[in-house]
Amino acid sequence: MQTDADSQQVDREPRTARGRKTQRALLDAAAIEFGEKGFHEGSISGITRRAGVALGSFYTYFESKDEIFRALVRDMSARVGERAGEAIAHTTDTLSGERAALKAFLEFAREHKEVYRIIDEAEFADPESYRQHYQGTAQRILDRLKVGAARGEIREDVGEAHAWAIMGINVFLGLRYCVLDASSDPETVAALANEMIAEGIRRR
Amino acid sequence: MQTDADSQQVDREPRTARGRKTQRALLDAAAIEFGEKGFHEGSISGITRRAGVALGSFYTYFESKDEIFRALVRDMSARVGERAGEAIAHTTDTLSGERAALKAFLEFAREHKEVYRIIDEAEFADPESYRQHYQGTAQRILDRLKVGAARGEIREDVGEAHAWAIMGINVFLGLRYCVLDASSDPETVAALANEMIAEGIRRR
DNA sequence: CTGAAAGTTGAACCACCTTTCAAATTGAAT
DNA sequence: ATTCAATTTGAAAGGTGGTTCAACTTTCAG
Repeated sequence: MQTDADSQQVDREPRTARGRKTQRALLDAAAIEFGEKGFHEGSISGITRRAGVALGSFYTYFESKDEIFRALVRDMSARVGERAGEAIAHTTDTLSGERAALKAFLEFAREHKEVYRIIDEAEFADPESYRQHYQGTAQRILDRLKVGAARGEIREDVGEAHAWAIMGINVFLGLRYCVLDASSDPETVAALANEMIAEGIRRR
Repeated sequence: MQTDADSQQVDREPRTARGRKTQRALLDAAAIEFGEKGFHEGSISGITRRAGVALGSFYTYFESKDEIFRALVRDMSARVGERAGEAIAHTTDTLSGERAALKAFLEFAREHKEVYRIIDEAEFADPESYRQHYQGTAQRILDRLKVGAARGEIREDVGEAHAWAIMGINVFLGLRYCVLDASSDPETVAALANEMIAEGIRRR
């Protein structure tokens, strides 16, 4: 939905390299502005100031404040997913894959603390992308767990709830050890979480 | 911090039953308004309209929009904590306690979907309360796990990360099964999560 | 070199909302 | 019945910031 055909189509795609550069500068500036201040406190003028362009130029490339935010949420969501995917590609068994994915996610969160604020703010500013981000992430985890179950590495009864639980662990460990306090090592945190996911916390 | 002594102390506490009733109506209305629209989209006039009082009356009891929101966050955080605490009081072993706590939390989330939006929005509107909510919750979980470890029910090496992981599981299962889609039974979800927390997902 | 398209500019417009305030009302104590 | 502090009221002040727009500059194909 939301094609150019709606709301008086105005093509805002840049036609020249110069235009593309300005659009990219606006997107990067928006990531910082919204990451620092949140969607509502962040302002278009703040974005254009950071990008080093005039206020009016914003509307050459984006229809509204909402539109650039939506673009940002989808961009961040995709980048997180890609990072995790790449990390998993270098692994063989399912549990190592999940450990690598968590480590990659923690490293990404540390480099880009904005990602938390942007995704979280999407709950209000872009609910559809918010839902899609988590639903998509959980689905990818579940698919991997199912493969692991077929291989005999993972219990056979894994389901959606396990995937959401693992996602919850990842997000909260990122919040605790990368955003609220970044003094721990992603590798160590990921290993500890992975061991818990594999074995549980009951004494044997 | 933020005592009446700061910013020209104006005592806004109600003196009569009539005043207390109006203040309570405003708080309840604010929970609904902010829960539906979020902090920034929600408006004072929306709150007073829901509460059935005039716009000006708001400032008889609250200094600002921020103040009523902070009051709301702390109230919600306390209520969630109490519910979980009560549920745990009726249990004996640690793992059953955590299961009961999760079930109680899921039930609360289902009754008060606003709780998610209000706590989440606090990340931007009241960061200090946000930090305190999660840090406090994790600490209570950790204390219980430590007791369990001393009793020999839980592995001896439990630490803060395990507590944050369990909290992440609880929050995300609540998001998935109580907020995004409320068709599942809290008891069942809690039992499944608890089994995973206890035993892990590796095939044995 | 020239003209037109693409891009840039920032002041001004405008809608929305928080906050203030002076006047009116209420209700309990005297 | 009278008094007065507490409470209520809603219009309007005041600010903020998203969005528009008409003039100006840059780029580049012909």
